Amino acid sequence: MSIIFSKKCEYGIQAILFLSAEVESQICSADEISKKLLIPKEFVSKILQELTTSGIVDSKKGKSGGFFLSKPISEIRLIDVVTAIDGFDIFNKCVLGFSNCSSDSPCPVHNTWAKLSKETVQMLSEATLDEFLETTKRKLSSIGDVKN
Amino acid sequence: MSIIFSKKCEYGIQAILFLSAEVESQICSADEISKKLLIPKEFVSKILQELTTSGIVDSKKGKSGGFFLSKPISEIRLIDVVTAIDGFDIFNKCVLGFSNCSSDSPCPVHNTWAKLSKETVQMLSEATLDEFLETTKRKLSSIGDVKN
DNA sequence: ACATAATCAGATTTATTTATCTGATTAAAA
DNA sequence: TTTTAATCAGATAAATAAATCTGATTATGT
Repeated sequence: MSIIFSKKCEYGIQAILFLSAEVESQICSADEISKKLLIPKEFVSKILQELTTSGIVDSKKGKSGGFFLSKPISEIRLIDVVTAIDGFDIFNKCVLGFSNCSSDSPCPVHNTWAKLSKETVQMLSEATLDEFLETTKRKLSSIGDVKN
Repeated sequence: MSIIFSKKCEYGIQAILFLSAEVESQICSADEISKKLLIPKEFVSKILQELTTSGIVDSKKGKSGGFFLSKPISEIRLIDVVTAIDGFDIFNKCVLGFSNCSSDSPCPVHNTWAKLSKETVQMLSEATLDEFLETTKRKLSSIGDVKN
């Protein structure tokens, strides 16, 4: 059970972060990403193909091919990945599942959630991948550690 | 696709809110709740049975039986329902899906999300059902409206 | 006493999400 | 030129979540 994002989206974000950290090496294969992030290879491959379609990553076919970011990391934000995979609607839906929840007909937590939802979008929109770079690298290097 | 809560949990919360608004009538059948909230009858019935097990609601079998809150509405909080159905772990998991995400090994949004997650728990913990009563009643009366 | 209407337990079905497979195409390297 | 290693498209399988069904039990009201 996932909070906020689908597994697909979580994997997508992780893969994009990985690519941002490997940006000098220009290109990474799905196999490489899969091994590093412990994500099923075919799945991450599918996800990156989708992100190729939505213009966030580019790909190169054939031997020594793979995926790479289509823009400088200073121009990519996490929200781009989220929007591409899970869509933006998740941030507008009523958190208690009521239909037609709005400020005119609010559920008990409507206003509070509206604020938190907005802040979540902000969290994903404010920073670009380059601002995360150091944290990303440290995090990636600790994947698979028993304890950290 | 649900943000934060499973559909089961959303339905559970809605049902509890319904019971809080119908607290004078003492008892409501699954059929009644289902019709009002537009939730499949057998599903809401199952959920309320689970909430009976976890002590949030009580039930009465047989003709003119049904469900009712086991405590005064001034003693029930939304977080109780969430914990009973989806568990508390959802609030501790990494929002980007990294394992072992912690302040020692944070993902790029770890700290921001920790704050937002905490505030979400607060939103569900602060108020008791009686503090929501008016909003709840208004909301319930507008369910099924084409526009509101 | 009997019909009715409810919970309840457990199995089953359906839908959705997650994951895998197959084969075609592509391009680099041997 | 052939082998190799990659994307890519589309189908399939497996796992999980959501919804439904079946029958037993329980208690109310006629």
